Amino acid sequence: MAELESKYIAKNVEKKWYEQWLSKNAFHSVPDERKPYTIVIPPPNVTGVLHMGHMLNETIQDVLCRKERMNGKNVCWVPGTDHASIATEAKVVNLLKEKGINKSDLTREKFLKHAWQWKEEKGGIILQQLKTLGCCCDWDRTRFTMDEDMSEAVIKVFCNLYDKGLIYRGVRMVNWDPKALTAVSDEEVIYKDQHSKLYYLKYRLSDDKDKYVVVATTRPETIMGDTAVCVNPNDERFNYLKGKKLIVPVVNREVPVIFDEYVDMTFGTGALKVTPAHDINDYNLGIKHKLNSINIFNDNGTLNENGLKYKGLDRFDCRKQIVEDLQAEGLMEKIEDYDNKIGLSERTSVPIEPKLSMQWFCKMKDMAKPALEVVENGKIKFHPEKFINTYRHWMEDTKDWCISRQLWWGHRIPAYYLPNNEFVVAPSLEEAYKKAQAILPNIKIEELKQDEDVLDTWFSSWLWPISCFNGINEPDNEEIKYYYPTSDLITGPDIIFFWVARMIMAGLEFRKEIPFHNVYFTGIVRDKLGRKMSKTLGNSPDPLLLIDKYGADGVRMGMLMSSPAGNDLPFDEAYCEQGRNFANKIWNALRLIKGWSVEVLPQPEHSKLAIEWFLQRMNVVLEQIEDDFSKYRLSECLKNIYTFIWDDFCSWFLEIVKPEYQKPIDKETFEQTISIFESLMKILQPFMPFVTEEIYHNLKEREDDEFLMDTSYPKCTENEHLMDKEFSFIKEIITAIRGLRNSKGISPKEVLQCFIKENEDKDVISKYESIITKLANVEKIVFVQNKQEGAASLMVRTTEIFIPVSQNINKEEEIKKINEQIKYYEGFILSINKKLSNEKFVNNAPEKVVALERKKLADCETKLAALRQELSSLK
RNA sequence: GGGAGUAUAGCUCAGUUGGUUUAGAGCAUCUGCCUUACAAGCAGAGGGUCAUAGGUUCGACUCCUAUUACUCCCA
Repeated sequence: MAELESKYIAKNVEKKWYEQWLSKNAFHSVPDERKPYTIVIPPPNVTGVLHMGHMLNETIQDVLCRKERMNGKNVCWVPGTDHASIATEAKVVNLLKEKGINKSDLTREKFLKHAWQWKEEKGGIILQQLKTLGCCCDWDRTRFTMDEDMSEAVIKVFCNLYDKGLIYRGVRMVNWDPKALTAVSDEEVIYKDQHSKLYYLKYRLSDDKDKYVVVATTRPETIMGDTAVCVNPNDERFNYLKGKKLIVPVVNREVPVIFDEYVDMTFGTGALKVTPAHDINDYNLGIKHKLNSINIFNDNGTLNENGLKYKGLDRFDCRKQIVEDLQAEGLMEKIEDYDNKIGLSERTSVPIEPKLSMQWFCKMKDMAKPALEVVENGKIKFHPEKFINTYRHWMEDTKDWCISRQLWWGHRIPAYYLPNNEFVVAPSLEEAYKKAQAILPNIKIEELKQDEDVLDTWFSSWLWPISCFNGINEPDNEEIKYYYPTSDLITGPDIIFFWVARMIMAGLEFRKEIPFHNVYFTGIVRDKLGRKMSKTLGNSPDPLLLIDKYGADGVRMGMLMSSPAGNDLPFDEAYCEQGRNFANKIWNALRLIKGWSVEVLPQPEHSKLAIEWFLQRMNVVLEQIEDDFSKYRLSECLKNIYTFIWDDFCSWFLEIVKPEYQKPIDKETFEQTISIFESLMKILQPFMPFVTEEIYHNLKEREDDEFLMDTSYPKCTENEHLMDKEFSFIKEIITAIRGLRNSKGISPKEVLQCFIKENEDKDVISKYESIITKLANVEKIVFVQNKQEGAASLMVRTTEIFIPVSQNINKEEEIKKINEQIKYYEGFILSINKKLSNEKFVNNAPEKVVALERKKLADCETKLAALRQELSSLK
């Protein structure tokens, strides 16, 4: 075998193994007799590039997939991308603009051609990036939400829901994005604090122009849309307004005063201007009191002809202008600073304009109920559980979902309009035509006009777990029957409503079955200062550079070490460095072993013991690992494995079995060490697939396609933990002796004598003598009855150890130390005695607990006695 | 405004139905080591009134109440 580099260089191995896995189709799944383990990837936007959030999310999925594969499951991880209507359309529009092309100059068909071209060229970047991370996706199954069969499913589902009366079309107040020129759903509006102003406007009485009512508003530019002023009927200040009319300032329009308890008497002046076309609450008031509704805005947020002389101005310019005009006319009483929250579009960050418009909606109530039930009754489990609260809160009060978007890129709504303005809904023009003929027998097919709008992107992604396996179009196909319901969904809590909730609804509605059994919510990746990582802040490291620097294994470990489920993780490159160092540590353990020459020799006692102990220890760790995985505690699990390999294996096991310099190792120990090393690589494989595969192939001659990732995960075989307990005592003894060397400045090479005062632990100590002598570098262990004069004394649990040292003992320092310890144990005994002398404790506490306290007391007294003796011998 | 969550070492977090010595780990810090696998390392050490105030209990980091601070979600 070739000489091994002294440092592990991830670059040299990661690409090689990924290509090997791909070339042998190691990630591909076909239904068979094994149990399936299915994950569908949360499809990243085609516009996206890999960011830290993806890194965390995909690492977790990969770990779970790799672990389940080794558990014997038929693992299928479906990758894919989402067409992301708004984001992609915006991207393409901008790209065209750079080329001097306006979207409005293009036909729908021409625009879509550009969009598809963009998607084919740029849309796959993110999936390629996942490969560098080591993701074991079944690439043959890569899906896109606008694939033909997926689109077909979306249209089918739309028609189905329409036929069931769960989709309707109507004029409603929607969230309008004046920049993207489309409606967005409630969930796409983000509320942000803003310092703004509260303007106090004077509305004169129509029958007495000298009197006026003051109305407070944050949006004076909407007065052109005012159709009433509203006050609370219980507000005595306004009794005199009954039956009166007011004149809207600047506009000079008479509007009625209406009375409604909706108005908060304590806010502003207690009088509210009512603009039904531009505020959801005013809209509801308008309906209740049969008010006119005057729309004053164009779609792009400028004023329309109802804006009178302000026509054409942008809404915010208009505000400035109108404030000036009001002041000039003396109709502005005052302006106050005011902090409020305004809704911004998630996509474009511009303030949302509430707008009355004709849109398509999906009724939520009937679908929400069963979707809530399956989470409440534990059929679907959330990790961590606390997200059930968030979920319930939303599901119990869910509003109808606005599903139409005024865009071209996406699934076009399958509604067809007749010349008489009626419409039919059907999956194709031909079927629509048949339906249309039932209404207008003489209609020609060319006279049907399809709705111009597309569907909300989430209206296709809510089908993702089903449509990835074509389960809508062919509900009984083998794949959907085998892979669905999927096993685990890994996603961020920020899309619990957008996506998770709706997938559950869709699963129950269209397959009468939940879409997944577990939902693992990851945290949000933040920077060291706790800020969300974002492009504008520039605080996000480039994942590919990180991988380049620390290796995919290092970065994977870095992500996981710091991310308990559901908790935000403050990302720090230092974690990746730790991951890289870990890979290097394992690599060097390999180098050590590869450097040994093997001969047939009797197996030394210390090696035999070490192997026995280590196998017991492995059982303890495996038990922990299984428990951690069952609770999705991946971070804890990896930490356990890290300690197991670094401390137990490298620092203890290898140090014990390691032959003296340039001496050979016995064959038996060597082979068992190799076998243990292999098990360790299996245990770590899901977390660090590259370095483990590389080492696995270095430990023995193997075929290139004899993959570690295809082996079985080691199983916990027995529950015998005795040696593990004994060994931790032995470790303490060795550590104490090393500590003594350290404090006395004695070289590790100097062989020491070791006397141990005989007590009930003699047998255990004798059993491990060969290990103690080797690791503590003592000649042998001599059991004695009394303290050895002139020797340094150590106390491990209740065992006293005496090590003769040539150096002078600093008496004062020793006395000081011993006194400190005596003080500690005296205090401790006091607290135990307090408990034991408390009758209630002795009577009420369980037998075991009381006995334990007695044992503690006895141990302490033994120690104290020894310490006091030590003290007197020093004086 | 309504709801949820968090508060443990300098930092990031464990601490499993209250009792295993008056709290553990990693990183960082400090001390000593280039000891032939590893300085991306080895051997050690220091560091915490478990946010504050009450309460329940024989016993509270753990359960309850209030307060404070921060985070998230919803309106």
